[in-house]
Amino acid sequence: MQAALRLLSKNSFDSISLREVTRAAGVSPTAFYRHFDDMEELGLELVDESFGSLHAMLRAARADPTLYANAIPRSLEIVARHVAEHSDHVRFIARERNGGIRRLRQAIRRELRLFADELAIDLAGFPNLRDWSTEDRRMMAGLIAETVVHTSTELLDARGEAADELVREATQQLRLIALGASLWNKRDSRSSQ
Amino acid sequence: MQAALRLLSKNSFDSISLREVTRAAGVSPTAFYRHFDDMEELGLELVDESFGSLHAMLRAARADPTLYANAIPRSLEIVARHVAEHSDHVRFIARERNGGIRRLRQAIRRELRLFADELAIDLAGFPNLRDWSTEDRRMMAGLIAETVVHTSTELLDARGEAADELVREATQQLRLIALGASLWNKRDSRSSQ
DNA sequence: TGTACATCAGTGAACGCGCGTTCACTGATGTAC
DNA sequence: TGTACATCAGTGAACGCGCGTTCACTGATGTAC
Repeated sequence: MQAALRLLSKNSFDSISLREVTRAAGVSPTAFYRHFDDMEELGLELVDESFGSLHAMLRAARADPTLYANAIPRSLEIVARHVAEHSDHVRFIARERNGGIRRLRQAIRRELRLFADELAIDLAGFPNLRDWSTEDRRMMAGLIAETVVHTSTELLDARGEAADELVREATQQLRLIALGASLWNKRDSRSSQ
Repeated sequence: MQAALRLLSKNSFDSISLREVTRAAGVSPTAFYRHFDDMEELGLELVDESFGSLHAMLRAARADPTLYANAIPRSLEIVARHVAEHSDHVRFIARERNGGIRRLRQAIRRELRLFADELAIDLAGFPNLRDWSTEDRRMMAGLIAETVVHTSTELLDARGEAADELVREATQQLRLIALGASLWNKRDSRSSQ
């Protein structure tokens, strides 16, 4: 039944109809009410499902202790594979994050904040970030998370060489950030740019 | 007539109806066809209008040569004011950038790419970025642009202290990037993270 | 200055259609004793 | 093992409604001579 998010590859959630969903599921419109009170509830369950696949990906990635070496390109490779394998989930998150349904937007943003917070904890594992303030690590994690999410949404519409180019650019961007991090606690208090 | 994008503060473009628009404009449904072939054309004109206000803001900002000093906080201040004054435009861009209508999505992404390219040119004005490759400047401009756009979309739903906090975080993020930039051409060829 | 005509924004009635939701129902599967 | 009942997913008919689009129209404003 949930697999009716195939429809969402073409249209935003608040433009698809209950009857479209049941038609795609091969079921009568009335059967919908056996499973959900209304469309909004369907949407919230899709949020859960979408972040479920994301967290499964992250759990698998974190289980590999060798990821610390060459972390940037290897993490992006994992992300790119996730986007390819779960493009429906990624598209749904990207679209409804700024979509027209307030509760969906809130639910997605909350999950994305949790994602960034987990990343902030991971960052503490890197030697030169260990003695940063929690706030600074969160700030950096937010920047990285947003860069990864943005790259993911662009990957949805890219194929082949264009996709490789997006991953290459994101690699450079994350390296630029990492380079800044190496100076962060050594900088003087005034910033010139 | 265009002012009927007030509707878009609550719903995404592909969920509002032609009749809603004409009702909001205080005009009969048939009068719509005097101005647009269909809703998609209305959408494309809204893209033009939205980026028009963005470019007006940028033109004004660039006319001030003192912006080079303290560029980060002062630019973000200008952006925050733009978001407050043109929230409808910003919301429309943020929402439809990943929205359900392909041609709108493409039009918005093209404009955002132009925005990043202009920023890349501006970056060439900073002494330590002058001898970078064009590609590297574009990469950095993309990262900055995305950070600014993301901050803008979050600002749409934030008020008062929460908004200030978003701007503070973005300031730190842009400083982190600037710090990385100061090392970019001096780094060794292998990256450890 | 007058007259004739063109252009233009807007109108109301009408069309066929897909919508969300309700209702009383069916028939298969699970559970209690 | 049988029997009686509850639960459950799903059904088709029906409702009133808002939708996009067409049509022939109106009346105000602009333009040519």
